[in-house]
Amino acid sequence: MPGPIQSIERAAAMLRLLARGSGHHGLAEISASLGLPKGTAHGILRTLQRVEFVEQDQTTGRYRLGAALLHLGTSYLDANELRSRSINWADTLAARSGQEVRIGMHLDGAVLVVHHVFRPDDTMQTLGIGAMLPLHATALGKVLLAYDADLSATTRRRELTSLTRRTIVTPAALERVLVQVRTRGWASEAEEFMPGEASIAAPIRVPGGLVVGAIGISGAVDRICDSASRPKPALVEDVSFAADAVSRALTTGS
Amino acid sequence: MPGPIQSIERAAAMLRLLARGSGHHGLAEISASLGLPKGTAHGILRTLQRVEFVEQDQTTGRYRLGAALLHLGTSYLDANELRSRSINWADTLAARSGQEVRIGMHLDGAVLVVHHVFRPDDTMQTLGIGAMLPLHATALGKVLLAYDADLSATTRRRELTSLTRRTIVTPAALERVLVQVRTRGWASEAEEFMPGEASIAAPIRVPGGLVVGAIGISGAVDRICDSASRPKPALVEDVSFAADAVSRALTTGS
DNA sequence: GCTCGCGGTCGACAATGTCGAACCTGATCG
DNA sequence: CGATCAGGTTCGACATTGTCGACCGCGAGC
Repeated sequence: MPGPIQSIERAAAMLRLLARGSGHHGLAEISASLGLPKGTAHGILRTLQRVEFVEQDQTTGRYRLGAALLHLGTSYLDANELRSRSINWADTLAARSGQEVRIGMHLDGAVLVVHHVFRPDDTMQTLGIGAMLPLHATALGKVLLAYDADLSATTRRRELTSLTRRTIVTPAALERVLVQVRTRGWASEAEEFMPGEASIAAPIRVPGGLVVGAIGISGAVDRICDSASRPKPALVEDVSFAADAVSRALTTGS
Repeated sequence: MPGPIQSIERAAAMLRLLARGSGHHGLAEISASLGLPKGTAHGILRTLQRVEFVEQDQTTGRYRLGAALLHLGTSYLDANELRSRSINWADTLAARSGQEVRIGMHLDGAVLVVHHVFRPDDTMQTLGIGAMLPLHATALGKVLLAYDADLSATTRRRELTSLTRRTIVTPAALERVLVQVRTRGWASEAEEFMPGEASIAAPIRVPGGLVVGAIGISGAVDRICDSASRPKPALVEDVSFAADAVSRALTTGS
């Protein structure tokens, strides 16, 4: 593959860098992180600023992401077929299960949340769309890992960061779980991501069988799991049903 | 200003182009729109694809925005001070007024919605964050225009697109309204953007007086306006109060 | 089966972005 | 109060880098 454009890749790397830490970053920090001379980094930043992908704090001189990205991000959502076709089923699942619903897909070694429905009775809403969740500690992530051999391999090669006492941290244990996910057709997790929280998820497939995303519910452990701390079969059924419904919705239509 | 990086500007233009029409665009269409040779456009697109800013439909070969942009967009929101400092006051305003609340700022000749609170009693509403609204037909936009001379001048020079029978379409009429906004300190609009809908907005300022955004409510005409089809004074008061509160919140703190 | 339109490829050319040293400004500190 | 430092910014020579347009291969439609 000839000629990936250097400056654009560098610009993208900068935006990614600025997205991490969600704070303000200085030029020196940026140029050091990417191993670029200050002058070069400055030129790229100034260009990104011109197109409003980046803003600069007038007083401190530090850089942060720009407003144009917000619009691009939501434009992506509008065009995203997985999301648009799954919204109705996500609502249905939320109503049926009484739990919060998320739809995720793989992005860059994590789960990108492309849709989020709050728990029906809950008002306090932290909007989760656009958030990135760990692959190895969420039900959504396990589903994505289970059906993507490459992704699974690279993930196990990397450090499995421990988020709670229950997080799976050894590659072997993760692989064992993924085998189970594949045979069952769904994944679950209890307090591996956040204490007191559990989740269940199932794969969304395009015609041909390729898994392109996952849909799942999450909530307090005692809502998701039965007394033996295993996922309640009725909820598993709901999630699987919704996943199949979305997959079918992706099959039909343009 | 020396050396805005050509390829990055072109890449940004492509992303903007893809964001419009929220559909799939072909290579030929893109290269024609930007006046670039196909080969060049292709190189840029392939690079954007590598960094997941762009995706390509496997079957049709057409291009669309990529998932990475969603994450960047929400990261922008996290870092946005205007938004984070105004969330609480937006909730308060929604509760007080009983109406839907939006916070907007200027982006690229339009109003970018950076925060959105649904009407308290209403559940089914479409999420408006990241949306772009016209400057001349919304209360939020009028506020931004009123306090930005440059923006106001360029906007009046462009076509004022008519959205309803009531939309202001002549530069002179718009200027008259903006003068009024400046003297009153708030703006309103009734059925100029959408039939049956009205809105009220007031400016958010940073220390020094510069207007950086606007906060406003919107809803059915009969909720916003009194029988003389003028904005209800109580609501105007609520909005102004909230705007001042947010401005103060921006002053204090880091 | 020919042609058109589409996305994709290739290689020569020089315009383009890169680089590093030097500059400026404001804050910090002896 | 001057020196020093750390930040962002500017500049110009160099050659790397992206650009360009002609050329493929393929599928759809006449």
